[in-house]
Amino acid sequence: MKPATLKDIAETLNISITTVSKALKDYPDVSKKTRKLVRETAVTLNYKPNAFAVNLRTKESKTIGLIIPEIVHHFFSSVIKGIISQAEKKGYLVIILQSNESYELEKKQLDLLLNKRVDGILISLANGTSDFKHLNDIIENGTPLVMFDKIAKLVNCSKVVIDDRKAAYIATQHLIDTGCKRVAHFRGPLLPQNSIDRFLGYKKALLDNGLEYDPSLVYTCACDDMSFNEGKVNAAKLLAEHKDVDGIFINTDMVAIGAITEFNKRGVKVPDDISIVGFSNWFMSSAITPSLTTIDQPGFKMGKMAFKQLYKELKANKNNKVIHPKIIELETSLVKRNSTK
Amino acid sequence: MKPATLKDIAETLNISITTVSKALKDYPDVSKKTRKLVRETAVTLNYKPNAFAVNLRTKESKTIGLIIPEIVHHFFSSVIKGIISQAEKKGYLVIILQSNESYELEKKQLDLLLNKRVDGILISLANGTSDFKHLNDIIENGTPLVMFDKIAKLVNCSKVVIDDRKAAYIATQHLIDTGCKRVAHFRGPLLPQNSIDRFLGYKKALLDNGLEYDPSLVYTCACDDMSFNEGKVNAAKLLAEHKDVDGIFINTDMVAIGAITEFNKRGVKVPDDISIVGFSNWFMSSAITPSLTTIDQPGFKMGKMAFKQLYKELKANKNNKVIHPKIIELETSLVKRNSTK
DNA sequence: TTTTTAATCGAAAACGTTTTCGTAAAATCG
DNA sequence: CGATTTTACGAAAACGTTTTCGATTAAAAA
Repeated sequence: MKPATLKDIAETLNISITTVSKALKDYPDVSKKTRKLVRETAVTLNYKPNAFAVNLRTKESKTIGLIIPEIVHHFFSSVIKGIISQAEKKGYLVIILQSNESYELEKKQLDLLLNKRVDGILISLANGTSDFKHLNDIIENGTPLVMFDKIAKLVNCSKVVIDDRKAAYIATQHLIDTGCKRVAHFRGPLLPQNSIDRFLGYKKALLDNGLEYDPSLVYTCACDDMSFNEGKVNAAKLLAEHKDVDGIFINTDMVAIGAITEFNKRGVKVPDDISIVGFSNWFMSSAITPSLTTIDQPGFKMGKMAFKQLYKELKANKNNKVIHPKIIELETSLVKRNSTK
Repeated sequence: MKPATLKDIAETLNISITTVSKALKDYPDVSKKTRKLVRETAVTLNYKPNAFAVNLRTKESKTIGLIIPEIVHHFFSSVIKGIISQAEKKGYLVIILQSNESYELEKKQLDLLLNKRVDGILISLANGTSDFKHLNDIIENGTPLVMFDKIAKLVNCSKVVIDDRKAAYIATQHLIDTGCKRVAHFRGPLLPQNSIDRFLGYKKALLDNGLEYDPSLVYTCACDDMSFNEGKVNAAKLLAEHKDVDGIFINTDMVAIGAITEFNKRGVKVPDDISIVGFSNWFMSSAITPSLTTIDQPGFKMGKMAFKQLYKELKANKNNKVIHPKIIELETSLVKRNSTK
């Protein structure tokens, strides 16, 4: 009960393997009659081309690799969905690996993908990644690479991002516009570019509006699976340390929702006592009370665009063309809800 | 700058390809001296075995396929994480495809995976799937298949599940034990086995406790990405249609949280006026006010177990042993919080 | 010394496909 | 009708690995 091969078809029809192969690919130099015959016996024998052989011959597997820091995360799973949906349209399959925010693991996973000889790689960096040799190696190796969301500016490859600094600026500006005089920030981890940029946007908005930048108003959180709790803890801390804060720009929605929960519990009115703006527009943001004003971060679209760019580079690579890295910046928008005035 | 092959190593050392291959695999019939030599030149030439050739030769790709109804879903992404983590330990990679709850898509994705000749397949069924020919075909084809969570009882393959009926029974019993006299149920879609089982568990608990089963107390929802809203809508409907209901067992946490939100908004006290038990123990359940009593559904573990079982079958398959389908039932537990008395 | 055994190595086939190049027969043309 | 083109097909090499089965040599035993 072995799967049928070209040879099997050839033997039943008493023609050569070559002709069978050509017939199935509609080569013009095989007669319509035999083409039809071959196609028919192909279905009766339930022939499916042996992907392994095709891969070996064509040197491509129509498979790409995807490395993300964490799968169980609304934003990233949206990105994954975007990538898969687009990949499918172009006949590509996606192997997913996760780095668990670890640099070491990220290196290892990258190596796994290279060993598997995927046609291209999509990656969003781990928070712990500060050395980029493993990424530059890939580019030198010639495997197309596209980074998204958590990128490294120093690596010379295509990137799909949002303008975190600008978005954070807009978020902070909104707080100021709605009357906040003393705005705090719950920032993300120190390394990843996007949490740095969001912090910088926050800071710039303050200064541009003639407000003082006070480092003690910046609280750092890991933004991992304890995000919700970090929001509660930081909210409590803030309440104890700075009675005068009337607005917070928070790195992610989940932390923001944790903070709102804590404020609700303590009788601190949002937005009357403290206004809050989150980041990412997680679907729970519209569910919580008060609903959360936030920056919409288009995960699904980011995934789609990342694959689209990779696809271009896959084709360029195949035709031995040089790849010109491209930075694709996606639009974000401020979604005004009830956690700001 | 082509990647190095066995031939390259052989030529630099002036030995045969055969010996190189054997040396790298530590065959005893190649001297320690040459083994060392080969290994050394392998690293200097940066040799990596060509996966395509290995696949063709060994007829396996160390890759499995995974089909799930929806990636952007906390439970499923937990399962994915469990699968990937376990697969990695055994040197397997995972290709992920999603069916979007569509039977047609599910068939298509299955076909894609077969064409890719993955070593095995893990699947959780789409809600729309009621015909199982495509699944039985795979089993006949000889590709190991393991189903999890949303399974088809009629397909003769291994399954990893929870006892939905029992869990629902326990949830409903808890409502009754805490004083509820008239218990409603927000159920899931009509087709999938687990939403049927949860409904049956609910019904049985009622009858076992001498309570009347009233079909008009059962509300159906799609449990898709509008779950939260469905919870709100059904809660409002219930309030209008049945003033006397004092407890609800709800198919999923997200719907339950929507319901709680609606009740909070309307001044209906949970649990004083209405008690609620959810299902899945989504992390937001402990965040919402009041926190949600729910059934803990071990997604990560389910993923791990599903892969472990598949792995056994992959090995059995390789050794031409017969596969004995196994049903693995994972424990669930009732997590008591503040939405019940 | 001859025979046996162990230690090393290699030739070659196989996995199933794709593609180049060549050839024979049939069709077209002058 | 001969020359040329077109049509239809196939032989064979190549992709890079794994593995079987001999072959060769050196060491050990007789």
